[in-house]
Formats: sequence, C-alpha cells, structure tokens
Amino acid sequence: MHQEYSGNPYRTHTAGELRAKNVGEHVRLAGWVNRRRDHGGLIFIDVRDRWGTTQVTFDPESAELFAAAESLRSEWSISVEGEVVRRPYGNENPELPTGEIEVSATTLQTLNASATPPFEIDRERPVDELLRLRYRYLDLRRRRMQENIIFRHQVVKHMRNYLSERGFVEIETPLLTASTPEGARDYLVPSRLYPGEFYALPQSPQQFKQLLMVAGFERYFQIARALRDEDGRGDRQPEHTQLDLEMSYTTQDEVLGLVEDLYVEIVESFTGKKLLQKPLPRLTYGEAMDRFGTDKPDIRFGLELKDVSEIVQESDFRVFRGAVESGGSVRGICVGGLGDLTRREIDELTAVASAGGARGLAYLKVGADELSGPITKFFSADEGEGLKEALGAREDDYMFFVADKDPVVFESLNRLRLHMREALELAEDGVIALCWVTDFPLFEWNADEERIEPMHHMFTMPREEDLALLDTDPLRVIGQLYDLVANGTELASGSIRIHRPELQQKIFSIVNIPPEEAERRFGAMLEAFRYGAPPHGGIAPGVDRLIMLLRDEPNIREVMAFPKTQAARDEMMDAPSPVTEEQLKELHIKPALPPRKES
RNA sequence: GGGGGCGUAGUUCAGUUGGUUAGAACGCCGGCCUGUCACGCCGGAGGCCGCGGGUUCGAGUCCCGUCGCUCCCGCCA
Repeated sequence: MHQEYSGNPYRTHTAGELRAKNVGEHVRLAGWVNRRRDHGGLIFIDVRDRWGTTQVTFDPESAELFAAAESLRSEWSISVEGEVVRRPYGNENPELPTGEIEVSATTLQTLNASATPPFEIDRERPVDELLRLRYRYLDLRRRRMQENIIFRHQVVKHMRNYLSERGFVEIETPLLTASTPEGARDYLVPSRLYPGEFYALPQSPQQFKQLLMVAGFERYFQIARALRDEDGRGDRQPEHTQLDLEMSYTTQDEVLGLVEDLYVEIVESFTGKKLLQKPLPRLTYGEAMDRFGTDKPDIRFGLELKDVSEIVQESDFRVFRGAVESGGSVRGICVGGLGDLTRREIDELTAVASAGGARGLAYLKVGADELSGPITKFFSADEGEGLKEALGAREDDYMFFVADKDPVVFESLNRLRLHMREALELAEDGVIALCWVTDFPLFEWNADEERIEPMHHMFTMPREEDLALLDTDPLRVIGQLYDLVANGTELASGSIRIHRPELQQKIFSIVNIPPEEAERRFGAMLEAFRYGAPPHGGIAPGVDRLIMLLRDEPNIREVMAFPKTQAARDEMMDAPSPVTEEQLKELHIKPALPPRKES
C-alpha cells in the first residue's frame, strides 16, 4: 500500500514498499537506523520504519555525506534521500521484501540522535520483563510487538465494522461509576466534592448496557475497558478489554450466531489456523462437566471422563464404594502412550490430582489378559472388564480413577487431563477448538458461606420452563447463560437478561439481598425496568485473550501496549505513586500507613 | 495471603567442592576494510555478583532476612 506523502518533508515512501519497479525514482525515506554496516569505503544503513526496512548505501564520493553516515548509530532517527537502484547482480537479499533494490543516498538528515538502547531493538532475544516495561516505548519498536499491536488493531477494526454493518451503535459508558461489591474487588477513586465517598472504576459496563436497551438503542457495542483489583496471572491484568455488546428482542441462539460468525471470520481471515469444528459445537454445562470435568473444556483431544460409579459401587474397594454411597461418584480417564510409569511418576500424577482436591489417585494398568496395579485385587473379573469397557481401555493403557464428591472428582480429573495434554503433547498446534457451553445453573451453592450465589451475575434470565423451580428448588434452575471457550480458556461470557422488575426482585431475594440493599445498589436498573424495558441479552468477549490465542502468545502482556507488572505496577510511569499532601487533603484522605519506601 | 523459579558487565548468560586476577557472546568505544545484510578483522572500556546481616582465614558460591521480576495456588461474576 503506497500512501501519498506529497509535501511531506521527511518521506516520499515507507521503508517497506520499494521494489524493482521503483528503480530510477528519486525517493526520501524516514525511520530509524536499524543497523549500520561500515565497510570503510562503503556504508550500508538499514532504515526501519513501521512498514519494513530498506537498505541505503553511502559511497565516499561526497566526503561530507559519507562522514555523516559514519557517525550514524543504532536507533538514530533519520531522513534520507536518494535514488532507488537495483542491487548489483548476486547481492539481492531474498529474505527481504525490499531486497532487490537499495537507495543510493544523496542527502542525509539526522532528525534525532539516540542514546544506546538498554536492549537490542533489532534482535528477537529475551529481555528482562522489568526492563521491557520500563522502556516499553523501545520494546514496542521491536518487530514482534509491532506486529502484535497492529494485528490487534486489525481484529478490533473488523469487530467494529462487523457490528456496525449489523446495526450496532458504539456507545461509551462512564469510567467513573458506582461500586457494586460482589465479584471482583473494585478500583476506587475518592471524591473531592463528597468527602468520604468514592467512585468505582467499572468491572464491566453491565448495568449501563442494560440501561441502553431500556433507552432504545436496541443494538449496542463498545470496546470497553474492564478493571479489577485482583492479583495478576499470565492471562490477567488489572485492566483488560472486552467487546461488550447487548441486543434487545433477542434470543440466545441469535447472540450465539452473531458471535460465532464473527469469530469464525476472524480466525479464518486473520490467521492460518484451522478451526477444529464449525459450526461450533454446543455443549451444555452438564455435558461439559460429565465429559471433561470443567465448564471450559479443551476439546482438541480426548481423554474424556467416564462415570464408573455403577460398576464399582459394590466392589471390595472401600474408597470407591464409600464415595458412591455418600452421594459422590467414581470417574476415570484412560490414557495410552505412557509406557510403564515409575513410582515417582505415579506420585507426580497423584499430586496433580490432589491439587484438585482428590485424596488419592487410583489406577489400573491394562495388560494382555489381566489388570495390574495396587488396587487390582479389589475387583472381580467382571468389574475389571466393566471398567475396561467403560473407559474403552486397550492393552498398555492406564486407567486413572478419582472417587469423591462430584466437584472434587471433576476438578481432579480435569487437572489430570490437562496435565496429560502437556505431558503427551495431545493438543495439535495451529488448531483452534471453539465451542459454546450453555445451560449453566443459575445459582450455585457456596458451601463456605452456606448460601446461594449467582453463577454468573444476578441479571441472568432463567429458562422459561424453570421459572416455577425458583420457588421450590432454585439450585436446579438453568439460566440462559452461555460461554465461548477456545482450547480450554474462556473467551466470552454472556446471558439473556431479566427485564421485568418483579422477577429481578425475586432473584435478589433468593440470593438473600434484602429489598433496601437491592434498591441501594441496583435502584436505577430496577426503576428503569418499570418503564417497559424490552427483553434483551448480550455477551462480552475478551479481546486480549483472543489476540493471545490467535498470535500464540503465552502472556497477555505481549498483546497489550502498556501492561502492568504482575504486582500491578506501571514501571514506566511509576504508578501507583505517592501524591502531595495537598491532593490528599482535597480528597479528605489521611493514609493509615506511611508511604512505601523507595528501593 | 501461600508455594516454585530467577536476580553476576548495557543485554543474554556461564561461573566446578567456598580459594587467590569473576568469564563468554552480543552491544558499546577506537582503528582497518568498496557489496554487506547477524558484515569481517584488530584493539579497548565496562562489574555494589539485587540489598542488608551472618558463618568462615577466605563468600558470586553456604545460612538468615529483605527487595524486585516471573510462574502457579488462593482470589478473579
């Protein structure tokens, strides 16, 4: 793509576009000195800008120009003028799109010298994270980061176009809003005009987008920042970006179809990756748990869970029998290709399962005729055959079992399954397995606090056919909830919302929020619903995680321009940082602790 | 809040059983070089071994503490 630079004093072309057809043209390039190769009587400078690099040559005919070229150093900002010439025969560089030509310099302008960079910009080599973040503007100059950030722009632009074409309106919602505790910890902003009171930065624009449906925009979206004051992870930052969207008079199928088409388009037109399956498979929550032990299944590989409770409920193995008798289950997965596991390896796998809560990991190895392993003796021949058949086990396979309450069994076998994915490299590179998980329970039981909690949030509409259950057995109510999952990570989460105030009130009472509190926290929404709020629903796909997935980046920092450290610091701007006493005074704040010592 | 890994030259790292002058590569500086593109060759500078304490005749190395980065658990609707 050639942009028009007429009248631009710095450049007539970018450093990525010149080809053999430009030979003979007089051009001007602007960019950084990527590399200088000084041959004494001939100097090569690679000029780098966002679009590529072009080799510029300086010969000693003009002593002044040549001397100027000799003084150039890495990362100096220059503008250079000259003639596009074909490289001498045999000196083309096929690695470079501009490798057939070079620019023979006639004038050189140093726009700005550069200090020696703290790390090498032109080399893909690991650099300490802290250093990268402290000099993020230099880190971002590196090819990989340039590509990631530009790729991100293209995907987001596609999202904007896709939704705009379909009648969606992009609307900004406030950053300064009210705290609604529950869920993640809020970032708080003290108010100057209201002593002792605080704004909160939004964890999501949830209430605003529902209010926009009441306001009649019908189709809303926003590339929205979501902020949460929780500890970081490789895929979690204090602020992340969501494609937040909401529709009126819609259904679950419509929302799923809209997002599915968008994501299939994105994967197919922006990457060389293969979608495992399309249309995207839809699993109910129950099915996902039964088959994979998680509501975020990685369906790129098998090793599915099988319930063997019935087979072992009368076996001599007390651990299994007891689990079934006390209302839990015994489930297993069958794994091939492990060879003969050592005691130590078994211990490692047991530790993996234990991390999920299991008190142990039982296993049987399948031989030609018989089973082996420490628990073999507890099972009759019929039971052994039953287990093999249930798990589809063949000779040399290992069958692993966990017996406990269902949540523990699921979590432990899920972890074991994911461990096997890494250990046996079961997930094929370049394949993206997108799937929908639907029909989540509306509520879950919080055993610690002995109360009912919303699984997603309290604005989720129950399934029509389950409305009656709200009064009798709320834990059995299925919500119109859906998640988009890719290779085992959650990419999006959404629901059809409640739009009638009396139903919303009922939900509040089930999760034990008294009317006064509901009024205080969600008053605006309850009030709004009284004015003919239309049925509506939406979803909020995470942008950062999507880009990570598409770019094969292992960390969310690689797809964000200015991320924070794991300890939530901005090392470049030095935030958070102390403020003046005046500022605090204006905000009516007195720190209870002395400020952090400078290190 | 808890657990693991890491912290040595500007950068990425090596550094043996605790041993005398702490190394390499890249980068940087100087010199030479007219076809390189990770240019080459010669020379040079560059170290609070994260910080503090301890053990020892002697600590980059062992011990305690602390700070930072990172990965994970908790947490994250």
